[in-house]
Amino acid sequence: MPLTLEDIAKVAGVSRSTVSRVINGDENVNAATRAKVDEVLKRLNFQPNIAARSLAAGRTGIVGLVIPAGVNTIFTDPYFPQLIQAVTTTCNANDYSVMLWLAEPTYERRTIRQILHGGLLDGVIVSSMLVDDPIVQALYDSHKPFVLIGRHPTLDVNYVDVDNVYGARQATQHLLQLGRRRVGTITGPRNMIAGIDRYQGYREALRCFNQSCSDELVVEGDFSEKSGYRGMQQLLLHRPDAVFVATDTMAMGAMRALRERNLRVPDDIAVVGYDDGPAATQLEPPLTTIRQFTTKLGVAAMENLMEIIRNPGSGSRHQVLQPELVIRVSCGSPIS
Amino acid sequence: MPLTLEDIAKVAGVSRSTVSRVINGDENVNAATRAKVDEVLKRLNFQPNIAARSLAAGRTGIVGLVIPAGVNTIFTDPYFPQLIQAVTTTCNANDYSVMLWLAEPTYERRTIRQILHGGLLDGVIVSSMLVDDPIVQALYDSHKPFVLIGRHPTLDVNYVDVDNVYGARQATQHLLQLGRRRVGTITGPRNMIAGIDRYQGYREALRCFNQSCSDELVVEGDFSEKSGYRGMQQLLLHRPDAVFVATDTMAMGAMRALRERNLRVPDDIAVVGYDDGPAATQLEPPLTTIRQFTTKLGVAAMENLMEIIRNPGSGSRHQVLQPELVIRVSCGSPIS
DNA sequence: ATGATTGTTGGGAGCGCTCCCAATAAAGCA
DNA sequence: TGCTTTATTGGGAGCGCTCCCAACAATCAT
Repeated sequence: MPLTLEDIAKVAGVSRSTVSRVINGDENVNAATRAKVDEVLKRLNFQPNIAARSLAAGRTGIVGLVIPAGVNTIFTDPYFPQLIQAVTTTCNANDYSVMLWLAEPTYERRTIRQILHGGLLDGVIVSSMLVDDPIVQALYDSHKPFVLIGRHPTLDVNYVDVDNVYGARQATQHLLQLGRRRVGTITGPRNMIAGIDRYQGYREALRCFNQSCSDELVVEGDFSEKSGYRGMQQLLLHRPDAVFVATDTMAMGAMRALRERNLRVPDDIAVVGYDDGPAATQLEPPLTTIRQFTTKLGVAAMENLMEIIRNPGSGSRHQVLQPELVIRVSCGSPIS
Repeated sequence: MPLTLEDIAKVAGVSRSTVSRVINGDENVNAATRAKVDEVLKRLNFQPNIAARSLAAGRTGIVGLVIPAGVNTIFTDPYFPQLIQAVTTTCNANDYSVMLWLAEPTYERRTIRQILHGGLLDGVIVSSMLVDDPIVQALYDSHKPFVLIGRHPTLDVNYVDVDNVYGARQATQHLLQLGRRRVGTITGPRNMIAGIDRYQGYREALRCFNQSCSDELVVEGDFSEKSGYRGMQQLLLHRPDAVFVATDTMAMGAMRALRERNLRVPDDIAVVGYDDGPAATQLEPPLTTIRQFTTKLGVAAMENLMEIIRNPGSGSRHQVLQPELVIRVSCGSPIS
C-alpha cells in the first residue's frame, strides 16, 4: 500500500501540513524541521499521489504533447523524434511529465475530450501540421494553456515556429546565386502550413531574381521519400537544372530518381533539401539543406508553455526562430 | 469551469450517484432514467475528472508504455513504431489511454518512482530490451500489474514474446538448405535478450547441419544500419557465402557494404534479415527475412495487461508467438 | 512589562468521484 | 390484506492532497 502524507507525518513527528510544505518547497518551514522531514521522505521513498494533488490543487505536473500525424509519418520523418526528445528532456528538467498522444488527424471525439476535459493535463503542446486541425480549434475554445509548434493561419494562439518562408527563400536564392536558371521545387502538402510557407519562400526568391514561376517546375509531394522520388521523375520531364526539395526525406527520394537516370548531382542538377536531418550527411553527395534547430523549437515550446501555465491570461506569445542554410556538396560551385 | 457529476445530476433531476451509475454502466438503473441522464451527458459533453475517479476508485484508465531505449534507436528501428501503434490502438479500443515513456536505459530514479508510485497508472507495458533493466526489477518488486514485451531471463514475470530462437533457426536453416556452407551472422547486442536468442537460433541451425560455428563468421552489431555496414566489412575478410543479419536495419547496412565491393546479392552472397519491416521490400534486391507480427505482439501485450488488471493475483502469464520466414529474392535459389 | 509582529505549526474544509448502505416504492406471495 | 422481496434511488463517508486560517511561541518595539 502506498504511503500517504499522514504516514510520513507520523514518522517525522510533524503534521501532514508541514510535510506538504516541505515537499512543495514552501519557505515557511524551520530548517531543522525541513531536514528531518526530508530525511524521512528520502528514507521511505515517498511519492505523492498525483491524482490527489490534482484534485486538491488543480495541477498535475503533466503536460500533453499531441502530434497529429500518422505513426508512420512520425517515425519516418526525423523531425519528430528530435522534437519529442527536446520536449521530453525539457519537461523532465522542470519536474513535468509528458503524456504523448500520437493521433491520426481524424481524432475520435473521445480523445479530444479526454485531452481537454479530463483534468489531467496542466497544458498541451501541439505540433500542428494541418491547416485546419480540429484539436487546435478545440483547445482555443477551452481555456487550457497550450502552445502550437508551427504558426496558425487564422487563430491568434500562442506558438513557436521557424521561419519557413525565410528558410525556403534562402535555399532557392542559393541555387539562383550559383547561376541555376531552371529551378524547380518539390513542395510539401498544401494543407500543411510548412508546405505552404516553404512554397511561398520559393516563389519570393524567384521573384527577387525576376524569374517567373512556371507551374511545370512545381510538383506537390507529401513529405515521404516516395513522393520525392515520384516528384523528381515528373520534374525531369521539364529539364530543371536545380531543385529545392521541401524536406530532406523527399530529397532522398529525389536523388534516388536522379541516380536511376544516371544524372549527376550537382553537375547535371543541383539539389537543396530542408531539415538538416541525419540523412543529409549520409546522402551521396552530402546534401545542402536548411537547418531548422528542431531541438530549440521543442525547448522553446515547452518554456513558453510553462510560462503560460504559471502566468495565465497574459497576451498570446509568438516566437519565431531563424533557420540557416547549411552548404554541403549537392549544389556545387557557381556556374559561369 | 469543468462540469461535475453534481451539475449533471441537477440538470437531469437525479442524484450524483445515479449519474455515476449511468457513466459506469451499472445495471441497476431504470431504463428511462438512464436515457434521460445519457441525453444530458451527451448534450453537455461531460467528461469525468480522472483525478477524482482515480482517488475514489483506485483506477485511472491509463496505462504506461515504457520503451527503455534512446529516442534515436526507437525511431530508427521500424519495430517500435509498429509496437507503439498496436498498443495505442488496442488501448483506445478498450477505453484506456496510453502514457508513453521513451526512456534512456539509465533512468532517473525519479522517473521510475513516478511510474510506479505516482498512482496514476493502472498498469505498465515494458518493451524490455536490456537483460538487466532496472525498471523490470522495480516493477517486479512493486505489485503493479505489468507485462513485458520480450521474455525475461531470470524473473518469473508476465510476458509476451516472439520466439526469436525459432525465427533465427528458420532463417539460418533456409540458407543452409539452399546449399550455402559458409554462413556468417551479424548479431544483435549481447546485452539484449533478442540479440542473444537470435544468435542462439543461428547456432542451433548450424548444429542441425553438423556445421561448426566458427568465431570468425560471427560479428556483433548494435541493431543500427551503420553497425550492419561495419559488420559486413569485417565478415568479408573471411569469405562467407551467406549471412544471417539479426535485423533488417542492419541488413540494409550490410547490403550497402556489399554494393560498395561490387558483390552481388544473392549470387555472390545470400542475405537474410529479421523483422520484415518496410525496408525489406524496398531493398535491392528485396530481402528475405523473418516476419514477427509486431502488431500482434503489441495487441497481445495489452490484452494480457487488461486481463491482469481486471483479475490480479492470477499466476504469471506467458504468451509466445511464432515468427515466420518470408522468402523474397536476397537468398536466390538452391546452389547445386 | 505590554502589545504588536513575525515565524512556525496543526487541523478543518473540500476538490470530484466511487462505494456502500439505507430509504423508498413497487411488486410478489401467503 | 399484511408482510417479504426486489428494483431503484439518494446521500454519507472518504480517497490523499492543498489551501486557508487559527494557534502558539518567540521576538520586537514601545
